[in-house]
Amino acid sequence: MARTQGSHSDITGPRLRDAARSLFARFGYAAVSMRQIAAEVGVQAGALYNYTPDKQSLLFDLMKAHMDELLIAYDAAMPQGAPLERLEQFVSFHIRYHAERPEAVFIAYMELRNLTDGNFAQIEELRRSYEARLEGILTAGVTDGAFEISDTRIAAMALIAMLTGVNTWFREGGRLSMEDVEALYWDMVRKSVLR
Amino acid sequence: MARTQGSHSDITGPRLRDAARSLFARFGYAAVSMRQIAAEVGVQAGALYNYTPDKQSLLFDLMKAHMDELLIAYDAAMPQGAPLERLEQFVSFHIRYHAERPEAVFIAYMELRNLTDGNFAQIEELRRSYEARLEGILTAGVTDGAFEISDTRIAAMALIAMLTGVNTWFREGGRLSMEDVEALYWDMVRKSVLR
DNA sequence: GATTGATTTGAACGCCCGTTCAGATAAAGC
DNA sequence: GCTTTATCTGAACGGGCGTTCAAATCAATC
Repeated sequence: MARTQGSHSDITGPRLRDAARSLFARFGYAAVSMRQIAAEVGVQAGALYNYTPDKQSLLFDLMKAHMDELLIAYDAAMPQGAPLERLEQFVSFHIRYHAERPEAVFIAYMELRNLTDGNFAQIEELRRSYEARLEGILTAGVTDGAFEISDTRIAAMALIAMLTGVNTWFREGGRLSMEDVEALYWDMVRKSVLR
Repeated sequence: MARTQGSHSDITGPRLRDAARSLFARFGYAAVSMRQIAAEVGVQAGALYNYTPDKQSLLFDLMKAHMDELLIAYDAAMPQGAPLERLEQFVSFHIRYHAERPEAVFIAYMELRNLTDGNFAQIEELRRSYEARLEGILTAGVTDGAFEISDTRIAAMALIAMLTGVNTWFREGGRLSMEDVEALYWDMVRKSVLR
């Protein structure tokens, strides 16, 4: 027995990424075996090595793709206008984008320590780049006198930590709608930066 | 060969917990073996089972002890006075207490999914209890008109996420002192809840 | 100094790990 | 329909896993 009916690279490749994302998010990178991933894909473990050189690359590619797509999506929806408006759009974008991909977000935050040094450096650079976009908005607001922030770098990290925290409790169909959540967080963010 | 010189329960027990805390924080529960922990303690793997029934209990005991001690420490320093003063004391306590035990905090946030269902429920209950203390301050502030918060439950989780985020970047001896950090975060928290 | 009990070793248990690869099979191209 | 190529299987590699336990050794007691 070998190649099975319907087997195809275009199918197995994405299925591998989906299975790895789902399993890594649920049980953690170290706790998930290539055999478990293969079972989820519906294939033997050896076949996975047609699509990834090793397990580490599987993790890194997921995280890299997530960060790349985050930056592309943000830059495509690049907030315009006064700093306060841009900040509101950032808050809305961040909450919404992250709530829509809880697995990728979870992995991006929890599995950093399982990256090799070089891979870690790349992901961290992308993260810094995202934080810099928020910090840019904050410094613009400070410059034009709308915001009162004594350390925009810390404020950016503090706000992102707060916003990303939504993912730990938000569930579709729960007590609050996505719009409710955005409004609640925007209220806190807005007040925290105004003079 | 068997029992070595200087071996003693009073020494090995704490050393086991210290080694497990350090290694779990650095590499993650799933990625650390009992043999690695034993090597750090300076003993063979089998000896660890005089001090813990199994690896899962080792993780749970660390997390349970951390949460218990957090609640005891907070209740001992129970904030007094007007809601705004109590909130300021909460912020100071939280940042300081968490910055002093980065390993235990890291484990408490990252290893929840490696707990068995029953153990997870216990830790989550303790966490809710801690969040409830902050929410109590917020509702008191809303009641007496000092605060303007439309959802105190969400606000409590948002603020805790923001404050705990300090641990991801704060390093002793860095650009900012502990006092600087407390002042920066208190400024943001204070403004975010005021009307 | 002999005895007792606490503590540790070292080997073993069955099982799972990431990865490789020859051989088998299905799909694609002619 | 035959050949080629992409894809997958199944077995194997060396190694590590959590846990158990008899035997050995140390510390404390008498």
